[in-house]
Formats: sequence, C-alpha cells, structure tokens
Amino acid sequence: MTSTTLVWFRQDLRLRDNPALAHAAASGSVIPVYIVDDTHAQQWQPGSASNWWLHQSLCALNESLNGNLLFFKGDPLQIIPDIISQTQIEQVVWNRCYEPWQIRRDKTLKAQLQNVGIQCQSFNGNLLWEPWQLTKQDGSPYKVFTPFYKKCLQHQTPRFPVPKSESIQYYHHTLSSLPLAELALMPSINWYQAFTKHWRPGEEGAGFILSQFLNNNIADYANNRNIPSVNGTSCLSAHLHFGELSPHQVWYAAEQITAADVEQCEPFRRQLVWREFSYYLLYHFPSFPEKNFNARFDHFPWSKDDNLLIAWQQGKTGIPIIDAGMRELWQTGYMHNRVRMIVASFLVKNLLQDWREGAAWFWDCLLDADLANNSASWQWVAGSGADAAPYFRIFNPVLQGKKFDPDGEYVKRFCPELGSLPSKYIHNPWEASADFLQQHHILLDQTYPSPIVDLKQSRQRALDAFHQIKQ
DNA sequence: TTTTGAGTTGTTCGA
DNA sequence: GTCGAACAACTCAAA
Repeated sequence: MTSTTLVWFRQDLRLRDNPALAHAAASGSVIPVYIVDDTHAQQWQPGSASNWWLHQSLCALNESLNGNLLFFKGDPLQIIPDIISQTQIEQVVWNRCYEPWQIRRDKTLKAQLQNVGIQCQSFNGNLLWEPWQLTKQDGSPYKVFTPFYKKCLQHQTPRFPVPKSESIQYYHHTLSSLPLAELALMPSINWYQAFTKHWRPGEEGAGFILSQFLNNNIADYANNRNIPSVNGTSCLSAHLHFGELSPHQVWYAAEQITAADVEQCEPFRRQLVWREFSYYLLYHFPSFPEKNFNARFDHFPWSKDDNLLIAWQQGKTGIPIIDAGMRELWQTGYMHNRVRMIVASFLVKNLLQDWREGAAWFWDCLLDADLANNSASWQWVAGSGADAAPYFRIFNPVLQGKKFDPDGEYVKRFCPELGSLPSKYIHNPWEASADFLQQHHILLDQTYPSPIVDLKQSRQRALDAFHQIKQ
C-alpha cells in the first residue's frame, strides 16, 4: 500500500520541519526534485548573489539527501509531467510559495496533474499564518502593520514544527539529473570570493546561525539590532528566504530560549511578523514589486540620473555611512538592516531616484534578496507603500551615523581610507579643514569623494517634491 | 454611517 | 546642551 511521491523542493531546502517531505516519506518512497525555473519568473529571476547562495544550498541539500536530489532546468509544467511519464509516481507534493508568478504556475500544475489522476498536495512550510487566513472584520486585507500584528497574535498560534522523517526511502529509477554545475547558478564574474568567508548556506549553517543568535544576541536584540558595528541582528534572512529553516522553527526556538522572560523574545518575534506582513501584502496586492502601492506616487517627480545611481551603487557618494553600507553589500552580499534604511532613504529622497532602481540593485546584490521583503521595504522607505513613513521623515545620514555608529567603527571597516579620521569627522569629513584632513591622510576628491549632494538642499528638494503630489 | 484614535525605525528649529 | 513643537493631513481599523 505504499506509494511513490515526487517532492518538489523550492524555497524549503531543508529536511527538518518540512511538511511536504514528511508527508511523502510517511506514505512510501520518494523522488526529491529541484527545478531551476527559467520560464515563469520573467523579470523576477533570482539575482546573481541569490544564485550563488542557491548553488551552495542545493549542494548541501543534495548531500543530506544522500545524493538523491535530481536537478532540472526549464519549465516545471513540462518537466514534472515528463518525470511522471517515466516513473510510477502517484503523488506530487510541495510546500507553498507566495510570489505571484509562483502561485499562478503552481495552480496550473495542480490542475494539470489532477486532470490526469495524479494526486497533488501543497503544504504550509514558509509562513506562520497563511495570508488568506487573516482579514479585517469586513473581509478585506490589512494595510497597517500594528492591527495586522495584533490579529496574528490573537489568531491561532502557529503550527509546531513537524518532526524530521526518521528515514527516507528513495524510489529506484533511471531518470538522469543534470549535474549541479550545469544549472549555471554560479556568477560568471568572480566577485563572490568573500561570500564564503561570511556565510554558510544550507540547513546546517542555518541551524548554527540560529543557535548563535539565540545564545548570544536575542537578549540584547532590542538594543543592539540597530548598531551596525555589532553583530546584534539574527542574520537569518537568507536562510529563511531559501527555507533552510522555517519561521516556525525560529518562532518556537526563540520562545524556548527566553522562556524565563517571555517579553524578551517579543521584539524579535515582531520582526518575524514583519516578514509575514510583507508576504501578506504581496499575496493580496500582487503588483507590489512593480507599482506604487499608493497611486499618488505615480506622479512623483523622480529625476533619473545614472551618474548619481552609479555613485550610490559603487559606494562613492562622499557620505561615509552610505558608502560603507553600499560597499558592505557589494563585498559581503549583505547589509545591516539599519544601514539599508539609511542608504534607501538617501537614494530615494536625497538623490530623488525611483525606489525601483534601488530595489533592482538590492535584488541583484543581496544574498537574502526576497521579493516580498524587498518590495515592501523599498516602498515603505519611499513613502509609497503600506503604512509608510510620513513624507517629512527624511534620514540625515550624518546624524544617523553619529547616533548608531558613534565611533565610526562600521564606516572604517568598509571605508578604510577614512581609517585614521577621529570620530568627530568620521561621518562628515567635508566639514573638516583641508589641513586637518591632510594630517589624517585624506585629500577630498582624491582619496575620498566630496558629497555628491548637499544634504540640506536635497532634503528641501525632497520635501517640495512630496508636496507636489499631495493634491 | 459616523466617530475616534492611531500610525516601525526622524529632523529641525527655536526657546 | 536639552527639550518640545512643528512638520500635513490622511488613511486605516474598529467601536
């Protein structure tokens, strides 16, 4: 009475708390499959940094499946039926994904398979609450975080992680898999060397990062998460994006560790719910990645300027905290959350570049690039998103630097040419005298750029621009 | 239907 | 140096 099940791995590259895999393993033999879908994603193909991570993570997953993971590249709507025709598969399972193109594709496949008598089942693996479960009293979706958060907490508690399958019985077949290298996920340019130093993709690495965070950082999370020179955030974003662990595992692990003081895990869990909220918004408003959530911003006077954009991308704006952040991104595939907000505010408000330009760059450079989080966060900063910041809330990068990186430790790490500058001028070197700078081995526009915009003037220009679209 | 309270992460100005 | 007010009005959510 055992049956054979195809397990389609997507953003759930783990064995623990994997409901689809657990179901398959419990009902018989298993064929684990990963497909690089080059057909349906269109402009939301993963970026170069993401693909580097994916390559490593697939390698790790394949190892934990004892080399039984099959790799394909192409259209899942053809590949999966093709596999079925060559085997005795009776069932196809997966954990749900939520990007609009994934939802469309998966629905089509489900209907196709059911038409030919193949059982097809999707599971909850990646979100604590399914987006369709939570609505306001009138049935419409939330647009403000706080009421959404309250609703989450009063709704049923998230499911518990499912136990790891004791043993997986692999179906014997003659299918041929592409070698991992032929998925061509590794970037063609050789800029990812440093990634290996900072990150360990895969379920094991994810578990390690989680336990480090819980043991060392969650207690001071509320204070330290804003200080970029301190390792105070969870650093779980990429692991969560690829599903090397589930939010359920994280949610309950946080509770266990801080059981003595339940209050203590609230600030962190709140951040997990922000992730839920981004997915919720993307589910209910599928155009979030492309269109202003607030249509009034369709008339915003962005002033497209490739030179400004490039200076921002390369970390050559002359504003140290901005340059440090953008170089951190380029070198490590990551940027501290506080700094993400500062560089985003700077691009959108001081440089008046469209938030979609910034989102596109992050999409390509971030190892944790995630369509829901990236779109919701950029729109939030721009002011066009849900629950957006008031338009007059424009970060002053010098003040932000002084406040959250008072000794310039973070800046100096990524802008070593400013290394000998005292704290007083580390965030605003252009305000020091040329003599003073020379004493500290800095020549503006030679060893470090002078600012590409005047902060005060550009702030006023942004306020005027926002004023324009009020009517 | 109307009303009421509230909304992630800030900055500047002037007393 | 510190502190409170102003920065606009609007939209959302729930009573």
